[in-house]
Amino acid sequence: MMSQKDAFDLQNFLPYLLNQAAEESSLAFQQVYRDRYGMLRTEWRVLFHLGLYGRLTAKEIGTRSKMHKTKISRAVQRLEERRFLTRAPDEADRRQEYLDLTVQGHAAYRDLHAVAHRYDAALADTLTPEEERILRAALRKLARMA
Amino acid sequence: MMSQKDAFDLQNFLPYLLNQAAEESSLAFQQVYRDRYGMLRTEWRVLFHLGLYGRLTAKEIGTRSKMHKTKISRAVQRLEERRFLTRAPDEADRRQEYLDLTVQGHAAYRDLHAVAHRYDAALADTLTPEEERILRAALRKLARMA
DNA sequence: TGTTAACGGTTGATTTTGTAACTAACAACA
DNA sequence: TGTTGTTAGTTACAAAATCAACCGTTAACA
Repeated sequence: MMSQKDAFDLQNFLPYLLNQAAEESSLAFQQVYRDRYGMLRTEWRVLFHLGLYGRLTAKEIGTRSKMHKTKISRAVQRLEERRFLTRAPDEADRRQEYLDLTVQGHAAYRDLHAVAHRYDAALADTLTPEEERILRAALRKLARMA
Repeated sequence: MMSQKDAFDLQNFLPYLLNQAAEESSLAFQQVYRDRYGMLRTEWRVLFHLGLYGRLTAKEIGTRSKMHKTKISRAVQRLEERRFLTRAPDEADRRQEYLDLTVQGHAAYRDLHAVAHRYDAALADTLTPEEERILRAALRKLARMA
């Protein structure tokens, strides 16, 4: 017989807990970029990187976001089609191209950035300041595990 | 101009942080159930629920795990094909059927349960006891937000 | 009872992701 | 220069997730 205190169930499994929290907390925000701009998560992320750091190549977005290059390639394609960004060939190295947000892209970025900021604050509000601080630190640690 | 202290980037966005931590922490364990038993995450979850709680209907697994019913239906199908579980019709209500692990299913469950337990401990070991306690509490809060 | 609504579960079509192979451009160096 | 290896990015195909419609059964209730 397994003793009660040794009981280990799914609800205590960190990867599962993390996943549940991640899914639940993404939902409301996902709604926003989907409904307002018809974006997928990958697209919102690419937009966010460009809005935050300015002109980048797909490669640079990849190293910063750890997204796979095919995801980025497809997100860029869709963002270009919908006129959220433009591509500028790099004359010095014609393998890569620079990505820039259009005016419309910037507007979407600013809007979503503000929503994200408020949403993050609302999430944090359900936690005590100590919980919030430690949660963020612990998540960073776990994310950097590889 | 945005002030530095107001800087809000993706790395500070809780849903993003949660997602990164969840993905990273799932990876190594995913390897195990994929390589040893050819299972998908949905299948491992169904297996885990049955191993932990015993006989359940698909519906019950759904309410406990919050997985969509089509995911469960397909996971059950594959687990049945591979002889990890059997279905027993409910004579009282013929819409539903009871799911039971086979001997082989139990063996896989026990094996994976042990691995998960050890893996969870290893993850927790990268955190201080206080961090661990607060992390788990905070994750549970966030997961219950809806 | 008969009719309608709800439920558990499955199926098929569509979308999205993952994997590998590919193209074009550049770098290294004999 | 020519050959070989790398790199940035795309494409094709397979695997998986999502969504809506569906089937057979049970519940509700006139």
